[in-house]
Amino acid sequence: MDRFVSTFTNKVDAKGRVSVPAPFRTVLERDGYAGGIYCYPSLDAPALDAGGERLAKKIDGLLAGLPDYSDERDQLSVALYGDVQVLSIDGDGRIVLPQSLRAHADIGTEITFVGLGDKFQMWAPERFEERRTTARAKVQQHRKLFAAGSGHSDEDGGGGARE
Amino acid sequence: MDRFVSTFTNKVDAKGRVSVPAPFRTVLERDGYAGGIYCYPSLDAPALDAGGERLAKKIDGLLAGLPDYSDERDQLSVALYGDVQVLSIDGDGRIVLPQSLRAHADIGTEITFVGLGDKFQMWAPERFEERRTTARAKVQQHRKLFAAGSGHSDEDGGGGARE
DNA sequence: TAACAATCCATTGACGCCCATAAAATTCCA
DNA sequence: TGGAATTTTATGGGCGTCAATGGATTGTTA
Repeated sequence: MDRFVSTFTNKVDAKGRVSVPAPFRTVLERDGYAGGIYCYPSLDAPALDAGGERLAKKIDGLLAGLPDYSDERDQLSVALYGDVQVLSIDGDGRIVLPQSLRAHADIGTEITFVGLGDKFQMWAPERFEERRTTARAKVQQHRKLFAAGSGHSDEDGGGGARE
Repeated sequence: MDRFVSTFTNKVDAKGRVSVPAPFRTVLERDGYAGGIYCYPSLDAPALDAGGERLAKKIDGLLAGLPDYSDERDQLSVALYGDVQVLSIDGDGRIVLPQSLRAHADIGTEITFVGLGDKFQMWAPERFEERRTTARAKVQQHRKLFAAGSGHSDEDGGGGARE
């Protein structure tokens, strides 16, 4: 298992700490965990994107093609590196989300962790529910395209959540 | 973690001192910190560029490509080296920005440090907010281009929908 | 000796680290 | 197979350390 899957909802305590779901921590360790997870506001959703080294390398890759000292590169770097926060995971598997990130995702006392394969997202549970609803509708629309191959079609998205 | 990431905003005290964010100092040390950081006005922004040895080597690399005694090299040398200042970091992790540099970036009582990977920039917080906005817009524009390369596209933003 | 710069010291607030508890899941054994 | 024992997780709280910041002190130079 080397990908982030499933959704989990955990509580934010008085000090702003949240437990990263254990399965996600496992993935992070295999991913070459180097002192922290990379986290940044999602560009087009009230959510946070996060991941380990693999995600960091991906960001590097995006910039790799651009020439040094170009205005172009500097600008993209601001958004790609400047918006990133490195969150350290404490001994109990918890992180603390800075105020700025929490604001972007409208996060209060609970956080929903959503596995997306290479990375995962963090949502305010209410926001995620809205999104999940519309996402399902989209899946329905496109189902024919997927349908052909595997007889196994468990797409309900509720999978594995311990709730 | 061996690159500059995140943004931090610190205060400039009455004597012009600013704390370099601790994570940046860590990167500088790994980078082969030799008594000071290299700092110069950004070529195309009201900001300051700064970094350690790696940055210095990169500048060297740019010039290495050009023929000696060429006009082009001379001009570029002046542009790249001419305005460089070596700023020493005191025992408490602080630097003092010379007036000339501060003027270029319009820096007052607060400075925003922005990690750009190999180097970092220093901005007046207000100016930086503008830049950040446009930078995000630029990333939006380029997202489709990025998505092409790696099979698993980043930033789907589609909430729970897994591909 | 005045002005400036570099070093040192002190305070405060945030963060990392440790421990305790409770619930859930897993293992083990009859 | 059922249930008890053990291990993992999630969550809450206390405490020490470090970073950021402000101020004092020493040293240097004109």
